[in-house]
Amino acid sequence: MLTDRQMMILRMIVDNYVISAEPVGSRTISKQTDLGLSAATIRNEMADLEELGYLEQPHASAGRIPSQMGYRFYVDHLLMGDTRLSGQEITRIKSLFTERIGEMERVAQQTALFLSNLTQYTAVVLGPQVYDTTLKNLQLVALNDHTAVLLMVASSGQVYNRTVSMPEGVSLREMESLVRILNARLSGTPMYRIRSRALEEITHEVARHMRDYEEAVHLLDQVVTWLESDKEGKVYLGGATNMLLQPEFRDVHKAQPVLTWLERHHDVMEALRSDESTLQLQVRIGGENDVQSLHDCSLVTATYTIGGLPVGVIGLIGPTRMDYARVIPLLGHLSKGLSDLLTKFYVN
Amino acid sequence: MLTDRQMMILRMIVDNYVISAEPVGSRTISKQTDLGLSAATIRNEMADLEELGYLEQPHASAGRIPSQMGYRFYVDHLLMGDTRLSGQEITRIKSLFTERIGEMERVAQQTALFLSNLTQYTAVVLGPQVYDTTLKNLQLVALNDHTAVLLMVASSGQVYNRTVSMPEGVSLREMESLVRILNARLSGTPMYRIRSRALEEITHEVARHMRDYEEAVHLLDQVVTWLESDKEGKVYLGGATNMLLQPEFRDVHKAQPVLTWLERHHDVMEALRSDESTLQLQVRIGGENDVQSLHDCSLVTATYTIGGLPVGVIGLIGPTRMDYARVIPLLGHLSKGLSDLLTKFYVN
DNA sequence: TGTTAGCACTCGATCGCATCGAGTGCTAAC
DNA sequence: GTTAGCACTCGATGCGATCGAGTGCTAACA
Repeated sequence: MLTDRQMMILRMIVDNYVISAEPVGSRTISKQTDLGLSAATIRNEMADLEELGYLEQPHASAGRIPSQMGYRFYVDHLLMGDTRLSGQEITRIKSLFTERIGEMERVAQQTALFLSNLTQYTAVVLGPQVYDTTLKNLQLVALNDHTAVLLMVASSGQVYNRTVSMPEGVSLREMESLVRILNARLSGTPMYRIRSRALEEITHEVARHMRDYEEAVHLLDQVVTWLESDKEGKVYLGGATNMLLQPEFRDVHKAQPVLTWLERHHDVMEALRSDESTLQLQVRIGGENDVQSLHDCSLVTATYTIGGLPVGVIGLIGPTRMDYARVIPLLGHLSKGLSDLLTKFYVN
Repeated sequence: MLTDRQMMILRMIVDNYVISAEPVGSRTISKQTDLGLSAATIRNEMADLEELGYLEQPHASAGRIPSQMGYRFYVDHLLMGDTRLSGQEITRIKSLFTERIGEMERVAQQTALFLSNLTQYTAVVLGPQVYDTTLKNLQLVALNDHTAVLLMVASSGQVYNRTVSMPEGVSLREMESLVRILNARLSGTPMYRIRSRALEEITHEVARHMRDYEEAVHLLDQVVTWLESDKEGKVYLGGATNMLLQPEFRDVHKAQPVLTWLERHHDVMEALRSDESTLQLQVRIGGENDVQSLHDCSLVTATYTIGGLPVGVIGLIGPTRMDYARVIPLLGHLSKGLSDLLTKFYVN
């Protein structure tokens, strides 16, 4: 176990390194501390901390930097109740969510921008994806003789749309009655059960309204498949290029993998979804990330909820040398605000 | 005016530099040409071309690179009918647009990815924005007692949605009749005329169906404002990080402004919209770009159309040392394919 | 036993300097 | 008009000297 003094030194080293991005020397700590310890004493402690695995030395004559384990200890034990957000910042966060909700799309995007602007890191927001959502309504709007738009509204308020071209031999009227039947029979059905219910209960009824049985079944199948298909939430990025501001990514070859990974929204989603748990806040430091490209990064995520159910994730990606003391409470407040807003709207 | 030989040399220099990204020397050209000219002769011609402004010398003892003017001449006069796409590539482009259209969103995104993968540059796609589009249909789907989703389908097939919270004192039924009236009176109206027509013709009728006149007018105003509000097309990027692959952007400080600019979708849109003209293809080389951040880049854009009307833009951004000979016909084919697909769907 | 001053040592960063070589411009000859 | 020859330029590369921040170790001190 670490002594109080060691903890204090570790903490100071992290705090310093987070700001300066340069190895921290014993003299620096000695001057900042008010315990009146000399650099030599600090040096001894630092050597011990290194031996214990909390610190590293880039090269023999340099200062120390925190190891992954050092950051982990810092986050887990040295940050208790240490909120470095100014009161001003907290009110600013709150005010972000007072306005109308409008389009969820916009809320997510703005949250990402807000986060990245405030932190100089890269923000990631996973749009809400409600698992126990039900089908609310289906609409067909004809554009012309052979094309129509199929609209689907989920109970969570999400809207999905798809342009369909009418199959040969199916009239608009037939299509409309198909949709009417689906609406009557399926609204209220959980999304994941749509397919089975549709095939069990409705095939025959649909077929009755259409001349071509084969075509009817085929069409129904297509529509239903789409309805149930994975409507994976979207990924919203903010400040991806902030990555380039960080000294550790000044070299293009360091930055490239991360930025490229960020471009593959599907992978990003997968990585973040896995953190979407009842655990409100997750911190993954360096190698703790499963994703290879993030081994030099830290990922801090918070889950937001609707009516207590986790539906999405907001997060920040930066170098392992991240300002955890600011980032963690920031994400906490923000996810709280977002959850409250969404709950107010969509629960009742 | 340039002699044939000068043109040929200029052309070879551009072709070489595009590939190697290194200044081209006289010996290189001399060996590649089959006219049997010595390096010295080439050198004389190169000196002339430089004096005329078509070439530049990074420093005294280096080879030549094309100037902005050189690229311009190359694009305008040396590229006639020079299609360097393989037959395979052309069929691949065509096959990209044979499938169902599904969601326009996806088509745009995939086009961007396809373009960036094929070229190693950054692709930009401006989602379709139809100016003379009309209102097709309006739908209100209630989610619960105080929240509903308002859907709008435009004649171009685009779908816009917005979550609205019911104002105090307005019942769902009132809201529904408002939407019914709007549908009856406004469908078929050009988007830009919605506001004036609504205010002129409908206010009274709406008020008749609602208890609170003030509230009715206010609500109508809100909805109508949203309907007419600028539904600006979205921007889809592909391969933004490809920028970092280019030697000229190996230095983070060179790449950062461009990537940051690309993140501001609104600015990107503005820049590309201005190229959306009857002119099918636009090439903006280096300083020809109005945007300061693109002064070291070239932007090649092609307009795509629906039924002959320009509605969107696809483009590629790369270093001025861009492979115009490939990029230009590529964008040509792609915009053609996209136009055909969209026209087939949405015109009738 | 913990703390500290002193000191030799390490090692990256920076600078100057020599070298190398691709490529040029110029001149004179063909 | 073309070309061979040649001196010259200038970035790139490599090497060694120097500098300095920071260390580890030792010995003295409280």
